[in-house]
Amino acid sequence: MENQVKVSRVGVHLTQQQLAERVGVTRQTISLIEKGKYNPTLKLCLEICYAVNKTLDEVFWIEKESGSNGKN
Amino acid sequence: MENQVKVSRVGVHLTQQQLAERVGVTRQTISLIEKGKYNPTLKLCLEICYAVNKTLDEVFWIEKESGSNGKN
DNA sequence: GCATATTGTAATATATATGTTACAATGATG
DNA sequence: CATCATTGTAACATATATATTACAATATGC
Repeated sequence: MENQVKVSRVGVHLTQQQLAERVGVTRQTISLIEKGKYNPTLKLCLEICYAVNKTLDEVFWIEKESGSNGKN
Repeated sequence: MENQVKVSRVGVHLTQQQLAERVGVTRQTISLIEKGKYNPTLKLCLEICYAVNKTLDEVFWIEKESGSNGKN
C-alpha cells in the first residue's frame, strides 16, 4: 500500500478526472500516483490534500521501513 | 515561512551536508529546499522526515491559503 | 589577517515528474 | 449487445528536480 490517494478521493466522491482538474494536473498523473508508480512533488501532494480535505500525514505518510529500532 | 526543514535539521544537530548524506542528495538540494526555492518530491520529503525524526505534517504542511472559509 | 566550516548560489548536465495523445479494459446502464 | 463513464497504460515531448562543479559570503578559531 503506497498511499491513500484513491481512498481519500473516493471518500469525497471525486473521479480521477475531477481530482486532476482541481489540483491542476492530468488524469494520468493522478492514476499513476494512485498506482504508486509516480513520486509526486510536495506541491502536488499538498494540492491533493486540500482537494480531499486531509493532511499530508493522512494521505502520504509511510512509516520508515527497515528500521533497526524495531518500531515497525 | 515555507517549511520547517531548517528548524528540524538544527533540532537534531545536523549540518546541511550531513542531512544531505543521510537522505541521499547533495547539500545544494537541501539548501534550496530550506530556502523554499525547490519543490521536493514526496520520497525526499519522507527521507528528510525520517532523518529529523518528524512527520510530513510537522515539516512540510502548509495551510491552504486564499480559502473562502476564513480559516486563515 | 588567515584557515576552516557552513551556507548561498550560479551554470550546465542529467534524471524524472508531468503533459499530450491515444488506445485498451472494466463496469454500469440503456 | 451497444454505449458511456471511468480507469489503466504506452510513446513521445516538455518542464523541472537534482547532480556536478565551482565560487562567494559569513562565522569561528588560530
